[in-house]
Amino acid sequence: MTVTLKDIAAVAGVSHSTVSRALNGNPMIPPETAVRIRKIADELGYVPNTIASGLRRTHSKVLGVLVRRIDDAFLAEVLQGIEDVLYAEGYGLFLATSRRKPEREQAIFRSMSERRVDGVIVCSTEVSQEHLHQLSKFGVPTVLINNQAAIEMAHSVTHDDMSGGLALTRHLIELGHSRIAYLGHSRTGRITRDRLAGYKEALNQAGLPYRAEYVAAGPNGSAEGGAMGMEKLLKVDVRPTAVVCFNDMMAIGAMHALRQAGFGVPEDCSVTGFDNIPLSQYVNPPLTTFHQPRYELGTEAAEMMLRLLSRKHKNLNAAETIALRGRLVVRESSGPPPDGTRNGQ
Amino acid sequence: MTVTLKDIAAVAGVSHSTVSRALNGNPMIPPETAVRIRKIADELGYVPNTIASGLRRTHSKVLGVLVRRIDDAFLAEVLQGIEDVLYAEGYGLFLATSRRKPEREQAIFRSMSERRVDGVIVCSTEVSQEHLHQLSKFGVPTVLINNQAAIEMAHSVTHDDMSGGLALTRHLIELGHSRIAYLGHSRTGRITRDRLAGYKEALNQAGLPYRAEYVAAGPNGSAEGGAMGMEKLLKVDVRPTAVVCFNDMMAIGAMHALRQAGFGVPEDCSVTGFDNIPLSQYVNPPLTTFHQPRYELGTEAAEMMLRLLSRKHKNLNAAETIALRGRLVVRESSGPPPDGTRNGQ
DNA sequence: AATTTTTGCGCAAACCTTTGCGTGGATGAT
DNA sequence: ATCATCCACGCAAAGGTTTGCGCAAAAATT
Repeated sequence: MTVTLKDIAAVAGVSHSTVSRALNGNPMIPPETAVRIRKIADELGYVPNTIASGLRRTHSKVLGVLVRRIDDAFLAEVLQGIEDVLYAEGYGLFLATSRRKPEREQAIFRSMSERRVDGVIVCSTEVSQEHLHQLSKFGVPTVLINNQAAIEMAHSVTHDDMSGGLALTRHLIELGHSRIAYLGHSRTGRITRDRLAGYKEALNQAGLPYRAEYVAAGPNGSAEGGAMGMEKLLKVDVRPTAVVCFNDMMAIGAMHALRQAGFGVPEDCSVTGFDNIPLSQYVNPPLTTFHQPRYELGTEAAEMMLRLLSRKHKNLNAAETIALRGRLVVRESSGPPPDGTRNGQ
Repeated sequence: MTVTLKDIAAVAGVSHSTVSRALNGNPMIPPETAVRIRKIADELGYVPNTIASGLRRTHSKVLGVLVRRIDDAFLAEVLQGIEDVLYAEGYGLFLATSRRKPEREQAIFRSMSERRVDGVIVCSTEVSQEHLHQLSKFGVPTVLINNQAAIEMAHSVTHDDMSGGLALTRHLIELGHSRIAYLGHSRTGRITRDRLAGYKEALNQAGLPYRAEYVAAGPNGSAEGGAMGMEKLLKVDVRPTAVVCFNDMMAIGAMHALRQAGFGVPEDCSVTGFDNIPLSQYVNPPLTTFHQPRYELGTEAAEMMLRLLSRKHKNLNAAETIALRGRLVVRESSGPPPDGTRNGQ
C-alpha cells in the first residue's frame, strides 16, 4: 500500500540505500542520479516514514511541551511562541496539559519518555524536582518557563516578577496613593511571592508602612478569584485606595467586585493587573498593568532548547537562566486617590 | 544505555518475545511469569520505546491537530476539549498552527503524514479540499471542526451558526429594535454567511426590511476589526440602534468605537457578540452574546475521531456531521432602543 | 502406556530507515 | 600493461518491538 524506499529502488534500478542517500542529499550520490531518484519518489508519492527513521537515528525531532492548561490567555501565547520557532526549525510539538493534577503530570512525563521526545519544555506548572530528575536521567533535556519553585541546576526562562511588582506599586505611589493593597493568588508559589516582594520593596523605598491586612489572596488566578479576594479587602477597616492584583484576570474580577459594591474605578480605588493580556485594554476602564513578554518567553525557551540539543555533548549540568523584562503599561484603571487620602491616611 | 526488552529478557532468563508478551498482557503468558517480568522491568527502569513499537504496529497512538492559532480564546478551549479526551484515551496530541498561511498548512499536513499520525483534527481553518484528499489518500482519517467551506464527504462537527444569528437578532427585535446592523468578518467564509443568514431570517420573520447599508465587515475578527467595522456603520445616514457582531472580540471593539464616538452602550446602541468567550462577562457592560459549546466541540470531535479509528474497516466514505447547539446569553450590552426609534425608524 | 492436546515459550521475520564497510569498475599515473 | 586511486553504489547490520509459527515438555485423554 504505502510506498517505501524499496519501491523507489526497484523502479530506479538501484538499492534502497542509494535512494535513502539520494533523498537525504548525501554528497556520495552524484547530482544527476539524485534528481532522477527524487523525481521517481515524487511520482510514486513517497512520504518518508519519520517513525522508522527516528528508530534508526537517535532523535525524533519532536519536542514535548507540558503546560498547565491551554485555555489560558497567557499560556496560549507562550505556546504560540514555542510553536513558531519549532515549526521554523522543522521540529514537531507534542502537547499535553497537566491541569494541576500531579498524577496526570506524572503520566505525561512517562508518555513523553516513551515517545522519545528530544526534549521537553515545561511551562508554568508546579513541577517537582524528582520528575525533572527522572527525565534528565533519560538524557532528556528540559527547559522551564516561569517555574514556580526555583529548581536547581535547570535551564529556565523567566520574567522578572519582582521588578513588575515594584514598577506597578511605585506607579501608584507616584499617583499619590499610600493605602495600597496586594491581591495575590494562594495557589502559586514563587511568582506571587516575587511580585509581593516587589510591592514591599516599593513601599519600603517610599517610606510607606507595610500592613499585613492589606495583603489578601484569592483562591485561584481567575476573575472569580479576584472578585473573592477583593471582597475580603473591602472588609478591612480603612479601605485601600489602590490594589495591585496578581494578574489581569484577577484585576478584572476585582474591578467587578468593586462595581458591585458601588465603588468606581479609579475614582474610589485604583486597580492594576499583571500580564497585559490582550483583553486588558478592552475592559472598562482599560487596565493599567505590567506587560509580560509572553510570546518571547515561548520563543526564548524554544531557542534555548534547540541550542541545548545542538550541542550534542550534553553538558546538561551547566544551568542557564534567562530573565526577560516586562514594562509598565499605564491605562485608565489607575488614577489619583480620592480626595482626603492623598497624604497619609 | 537505555534498557530494552532484550536486557530484561537476559535478567529474567527468557526471550525478549516473552517479555514483550508479558508486558503487553498477552494471555499466553501465565500470570506469575508476567508479574515476575514486570517487576524486573520496573527495577531496571524500562521505558517502552513507542517509536519502535509504532514501527511494528500500524498505528502511532498520536493524533495530529491543526489549528489556525493557539492564542485565541475560542480555539484554545476547543483544544483543551480535544486534549482532555485524547489524554483519557492514551492518545498523544501533535499540535501545529497554520496561522492562515497556506504553505504552512501544506507543510503541516506533510509533516503529519511523515510522522504517521493516526488521524488529524482540523480546527477552524480554511483548509482546501485537495489537502484533505491528499490525507485521505494515505488512509489518514480527518475530522473537521467548524470548517469554513462545507466540504463534501467529510466528518465534521460544527455549531449551529444560523440559529445563533437568528436568536440574537430576534432578541434585539423583541427589545424593540428595528434598525439592526450586522457586523461581519470579511475573512471567514461559511460561518459569517450562516450568521448573516440567521440575522436575515429573523428580520424576515419579524417583517422588518433588510438593508444592505446595515451590513458591514471588519478586516479581521479581532477587536481592532470590530472597531473599524463599527466606524463604518457610524457613517450611515440613519444610524442603527443595535449591532449584531460576528464574535465577542469584534463586539468589544465595536463597543470601544462607540464609546470613542461618545455613544453609550446600550442606551444609544445595543451590541451583541458571538461565542461567549470567558471575557465577555467581564467587559463593561457585560456582553450579550451567543454561547458556543467550545469545549464540547473539541471533545465531540476527538470522540468522533476515536470512533473512526476503532472501526478499523475504514469506510471513510460514510460522511457524518454533528451540529452542536449554543444558547443565547443575555447580559447588559443589549437593551431597549433609544426613545423615538421604538416603532419604525 | 501410548496418544493426543494443551501449555509455555523461543525463533525469526517484519516494520522502514540509516550507515559503516566493502566491492567492482573506471580513471589516472607510471 | 600494471598498479594505485577514486567514484558510485550495494550489502548487511542495526535500531526495538510485535507476532506467526513451531517445538518441546507437561497434562490430559484413551
